[in-house]
Amino acid sequence: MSQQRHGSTPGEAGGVPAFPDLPEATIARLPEYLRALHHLAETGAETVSSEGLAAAAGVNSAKLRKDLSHLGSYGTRGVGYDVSLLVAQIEYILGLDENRAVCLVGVGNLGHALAGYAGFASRGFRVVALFDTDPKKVGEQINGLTVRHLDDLERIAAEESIAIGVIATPPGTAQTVADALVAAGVTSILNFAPGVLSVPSNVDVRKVDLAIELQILSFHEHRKASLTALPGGRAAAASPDKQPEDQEAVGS
Amino acid sequence: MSQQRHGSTPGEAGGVPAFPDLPEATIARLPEYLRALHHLAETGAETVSSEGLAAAAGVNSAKLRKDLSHLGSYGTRGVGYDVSLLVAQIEYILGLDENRAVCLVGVGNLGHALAGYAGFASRGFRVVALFDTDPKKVGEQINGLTVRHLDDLERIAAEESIAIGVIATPPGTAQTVADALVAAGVTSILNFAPGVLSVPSNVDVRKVDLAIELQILSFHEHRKASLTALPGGRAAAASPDKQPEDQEAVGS
DNA sequence: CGCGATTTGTGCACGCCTTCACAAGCGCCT
DNA sequence: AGGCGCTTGTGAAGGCGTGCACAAATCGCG
Ligand SMILES: NC(=O)c1ccc[n+]([C@@H]2O[C@H](COP(=O)([O-])OP(=O)(O)OC[C@H]3O[C@@H](n4cnc5c(N)ncnc54)[C@H](O)[C@@H]3O)[C@@H](O)[C@H]2O)c1
Ligand SMILES: NC(=O)c1ccc[n+]([C@@H]2O[C@H](COP(=O)([O-])OP(=O)(O)OC[C@H]3O[C@@H](n4cnc5c(N)ncnc54)[C@H](O)[C@@H]3O)[C@@H](O)[C@H]2O)c1
Repeated sequence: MSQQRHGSTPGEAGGVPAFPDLPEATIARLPEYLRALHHLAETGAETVSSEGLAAAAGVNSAKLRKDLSHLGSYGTRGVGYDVSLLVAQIEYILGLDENRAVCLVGVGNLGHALAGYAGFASRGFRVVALFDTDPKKVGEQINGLTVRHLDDLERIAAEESIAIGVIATPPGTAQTVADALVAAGVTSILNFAPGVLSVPSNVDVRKVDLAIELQILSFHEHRKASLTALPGGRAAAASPDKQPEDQEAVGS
Repeated sequence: MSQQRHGSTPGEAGGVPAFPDLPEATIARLPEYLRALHHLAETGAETVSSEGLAAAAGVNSAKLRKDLSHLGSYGTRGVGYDVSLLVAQIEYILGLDENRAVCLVGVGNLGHALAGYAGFASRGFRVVALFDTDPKKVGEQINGLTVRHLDDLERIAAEESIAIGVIATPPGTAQTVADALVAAGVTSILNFAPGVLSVPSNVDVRKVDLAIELQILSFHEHRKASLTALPGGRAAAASPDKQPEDQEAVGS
């Protein structure tokens, strides 16, 4: 059942008992819960019901309760969840209390925007290095960081204990960059370049492909159009919602 | 909402009357297949086996065959799939042959990068309008397009038959922008601002949240770290592989 | 001190998705 | 013409995730 016996809050690393074996689908939703909780905290709320939090996160309340129960959650029946406690719990599970160092490779159009993005810092990450291979880019100052040459990756990654790398280079060089990241000891990669990366099984890759998102939307447009052309005036019904998420990663 | 009526698909002989009812999971993978196919076509390949295409797209070959079978695919046993035919089929299904018009709202850091992204055009979309509310931004020329004020959205959306909108504004204004898009007749939204959007049930929303991706990676880092702290050198085993993918969308 | 209102945690059933395994179909070679 | 090897398409099984419905737990109040 519930092992609430775990009176210790996050912050301690030595004797982490058994790491909870969360379903991937749950993991993908935790960040959304966290964002909603932070928002609630700002409004002064001290507790939230599963119903309230679910609404704020755009999910079903039963699903939310099950998700939270998986991480041996602290909730009080008849009352709800303690906001700040839950925030701490989720941040601990996600490892955000480590304020992980992130590096960004490819300071072009997109990389520039990412380098200046405040959402990194506010959500538990530190961008500690920028890399590029273009001599015109190397040396440039962006948002307080100097663009380094990719050749320095290995050294700097070690110095700064970088575990996460973001790839924002053209598709053709993405695999090369990924190899370099892996060689430098990076074990998590977020890839913005279209295409499939091949990495060792202990490295996790997540991919963001704008065109894929648009194409999925396009499909639904196509579908909607072909339905409109049909008989029944199938219009908007009272469908609750649906705001899924997921992806998966490699592992070994 | 009135789009030209399209008769039938590019390579269809017998007639594909009803719109195929594809599983969401399949739809999410079709764009990846398409990208892989385009790549193969460039290398001169005329046919591909499910095994080959699956490898190029980073999925299981059985899954790929089932996916393609859902859209009544044309493959030849003992030979494989005809590349160009399959490209045409998937593009038709995804509605890419309509070269859909897309508008972008919020020409800031991220919006600027998106506005200049060549990947839109090359994958079946036309960015036809940019919007912002900042007087300093309105009127600016970006990549051949003039930034318009959001107030012009409704008129321009109608003129250009814009069905897809991209939101790249600060989180606080995302809902307002979404409402404006919906009012202008946009029925598909790609949202880069963190948070949950509320839209009518006939509007599809897909969300891209960088911080969520990083947090998921962070979780796996955390997990990997806690495993490393365990018993013997249980390093890499003979785990085949695993390629992710997925997300979902609203519908109705 | 007990009762009712409230909300969590979860057993269970259902449906979707993945994966295996194999028969059917196709081209080629002899 | 016939056989052989290759590849597709799919039936069936298993796993995962979702959502319902409800018992258990807790609080506030009389
Ligand atoms: N711009 C966008 O809005 C956008 C959106 C989605 C995806 N993408 C993808 O993101 C990637 C980057 O897009 P972009 O528009 O910024 O391209 P870009 O050409 O503007 O920038 C690419 C940068 O990567 C650098 N680079 C090239 N090879 C490198 C290497 N081996 N090591 C390190 N750096 C290297 C280049 O010098 C350049 O600065 C592309 O794969 C693109 O498809 C871009
Ligand atoms: N910059 C990034 O790399 C990045 C990455 C991921 C997500 N995001 C998200 O994307 C969004 C935009 O980020 P950004 O860095 O470009 O911010 P930004 O502040 O640079 O740009 C926001 C732009 O939106 C405009 N705007 C504000 N209110 C508007 C409205 N009501 N209608 C139209 N335009 C409006 C502003 O004038 C500004 O030009 C944010 O929600 C951010 O969280 C950004």
